[in-house]
Amino acid sequence: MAKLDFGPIADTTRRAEIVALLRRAILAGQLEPGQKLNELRISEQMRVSRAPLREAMRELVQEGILTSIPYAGTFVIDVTAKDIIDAYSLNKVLDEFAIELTWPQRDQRFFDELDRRHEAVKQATRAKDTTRQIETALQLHGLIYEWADNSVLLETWQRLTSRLQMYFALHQRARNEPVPAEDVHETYVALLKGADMRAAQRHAREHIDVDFEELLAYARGLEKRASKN
Amino acid sequence: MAKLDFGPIADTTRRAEIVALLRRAILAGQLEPGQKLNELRISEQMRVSRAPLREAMRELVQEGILTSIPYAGTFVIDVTAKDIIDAYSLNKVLDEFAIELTWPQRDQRFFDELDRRHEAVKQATRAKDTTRQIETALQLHGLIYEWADNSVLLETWQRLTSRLQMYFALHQRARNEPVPAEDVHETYVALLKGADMRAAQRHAREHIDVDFEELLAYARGLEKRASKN
DNA sequence: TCTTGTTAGATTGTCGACAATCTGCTTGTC
DNA sequence: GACAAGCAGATTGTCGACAATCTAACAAGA
Repeated sequence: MAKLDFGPIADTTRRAEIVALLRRAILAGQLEPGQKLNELRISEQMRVSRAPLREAMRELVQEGILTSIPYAGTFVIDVTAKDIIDAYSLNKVLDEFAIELTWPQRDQRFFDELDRRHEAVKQATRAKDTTRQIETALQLHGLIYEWADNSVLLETWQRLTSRLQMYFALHQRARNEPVPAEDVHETYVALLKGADMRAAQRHAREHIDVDFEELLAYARGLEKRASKN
Repeated sequence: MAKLDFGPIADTTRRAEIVALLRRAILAGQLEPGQKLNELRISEQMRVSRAPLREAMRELVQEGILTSIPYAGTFVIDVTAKDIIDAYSLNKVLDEFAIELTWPQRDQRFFDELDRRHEAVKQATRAKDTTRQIETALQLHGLIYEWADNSVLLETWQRLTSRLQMYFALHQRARNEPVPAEDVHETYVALLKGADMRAAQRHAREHIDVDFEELLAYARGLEKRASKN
């Protein structure tokens, strides 16, 4: 018999689909930060009752991309410059840790998967699909977390990633211009394949800082605009 | 006019109270790991309908202390030795980071609060209130996270703490003996008041390791027992 | 004009009932 | 006896309606 490892079967509850739908919309930046989610309107649009919708929203609140005020409503989180700084500085620390854990576990499968994800980023870049580009870049980045074999770390990173993805999407959408054309991950991938762990950790720190500055400038812009009200 | 800063008003939804009630029960170890939560039974006990109960459960699932399988049920998470190892190794990294961020921000208010929480631990120890002892010890430990002024880090730690609290509670309940009588936090508090940041970070690492070994032994016991089935 | 009370409309929170799904048992067949 | 089919019973998922609360507009009074 051929050895197949079947993945888990698809979630067939409405709730799970609503979660996925809402998350995608938020992370793609289709909903403005601070925007209120009207339960009745959304449930009618999705042709679902409010019960599973509300449960889905509860999940996303705990996931950190929605926020809820009793009897007032549920809102997309606001993005402040401080949030971005906080997320990034934590991300640096986690990156170093993830690389440390992953390092001794690298094998051929790791390198293959690294190339595969790198290729996906390049393809999205060529296709000028910005949303997909952000998504694939984060997936490339996430490999070290999946390989680190620490479930709590992975979970933490996934929560962090949700926000980073949202920040990037908003940023991209705001400046409304094609993405950085060429491949900024070449060095990162090469270092992960190499022999110098410290160098890889250092690069992860610095590479992050590049995008970070842009993103931060965007967030400051947002805050300035908000403070005018 | 006297300057008062009013805190946020109490959550008055049933959902919020249910969340608090369930969380307390789980973290205190009153519900066994792996135990199923029957919605109908619990909702009748609490005199609420299933809707707010289910929403509350969704929150706790995302919080990481419950797990849900569609059409099968919602269960208290299982505790494996690996989970504890993972949580603790991440905790070490976060501790170092939190101390680093907090260090330049220490002031008199910080030291006062440190003493206050330390005192709370000692009081719970004297009263032999194990649940409260765990709770206060984690609150003492959490001060550096609250002071670090990084909302994402704080949130991450709170999630981690939920599990650690549960692990400790189970551990204490299992060995069923009075707690470590004397004050193991004296050095930690002293170092946080001192001038040597590295020393404080080092101690955080080592101090953790003490309790960790005990906890791990307990978890291994759990797994051995589970594998017999 | 400013404050305070009132009211109508909209929205969120909660409820009880029904539909979909799972589990374990029974039954029938070989 | 082994095994598959089918049938309750229990439990989770979803629905539509009602109750509680908030918001904003308006009126009354100082």
